[in-house]
Amino acid sequence: MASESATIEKHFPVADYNLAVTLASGQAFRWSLKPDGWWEGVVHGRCLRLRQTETGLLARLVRPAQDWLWLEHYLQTELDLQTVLATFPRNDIALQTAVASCRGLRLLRQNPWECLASFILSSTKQICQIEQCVELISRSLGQKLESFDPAGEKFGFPDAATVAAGGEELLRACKTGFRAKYLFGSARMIAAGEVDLASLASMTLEEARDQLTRLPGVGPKIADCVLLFAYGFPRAFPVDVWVERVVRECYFNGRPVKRDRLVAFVENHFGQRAGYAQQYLFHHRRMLGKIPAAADTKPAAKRRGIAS
DNA sequence: GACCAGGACCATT
DNA sequence: AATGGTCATGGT
Repeated sequence: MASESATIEKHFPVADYNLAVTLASGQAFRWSLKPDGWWEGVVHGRCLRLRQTETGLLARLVRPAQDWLWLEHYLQTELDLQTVLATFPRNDIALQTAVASCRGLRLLRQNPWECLASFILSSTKQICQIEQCVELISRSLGQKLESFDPAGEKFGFPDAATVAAGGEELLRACKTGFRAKYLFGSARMIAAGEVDLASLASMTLEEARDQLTRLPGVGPKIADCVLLFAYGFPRAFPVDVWVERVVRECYFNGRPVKRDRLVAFVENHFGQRAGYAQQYLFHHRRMLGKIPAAADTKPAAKRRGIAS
């Protein structure tokens, strides 16, 4: 740290990194694209701007910093994406199509508590609503940060003890609905040390899953989101409605599949980086769902008529 | 206005 | 063990 001088910007040289797709693929909920082309967000209690360059990513802070390792870790810029893609089954047309269509999509490495809290709020909500809840909770309980634009106030996400102290009603006022009691209960357990989030990093996937699912409002899906997006367990495989849909369509001939059977299949099929494969399938399928499939009016209403 | 959204939980079978 | 209903809230 001696020779490095503090700078307000830092460039991260990295290939195969699509910043826009990564920040908008439903894994993190505090990023927004500004009209000037910068992405603005909050990471580890700091306001941050990011933008794509020809050779990597450019980051800018409000104040100069010497240490940028925290951001390198968050962005996972040291990861060689090609080695990840090389683990995918090569003859899987559905997956390869998703990879080709979402080139440069990456997995971030987020703060465990913020990630957990965000996904406790995620159940049967759309991504834009999750973003709204996270923002409201940050404004209500979080610390005010130094921001780029004095007009645009930014707040850090409150820690578990602060959320617990804030109470369930405050969370409900943040439009969290029936999830308020879950987030409150989980915050209390974590603040009381009944579940130690830091200790999960050195556990096996199954052990860490068992710990997270002790928390109220945390089932297998949300647990795997946290294990994948915050801890980087490479085989964590969250199954939401979109993933269930794409796996059923592409690997089970469109027929309904029970969750246990689906999980057994993907663990065998996608290999050591199943979680990465999941993110490509999820984002690609979700993008298809948005677009009404280019003049798909009446005939051929079903792109795959396998239901019967 | 119906239907759906990065689910989990609890009460019935 | 395996379904079915329920829980808020906003977008399409």
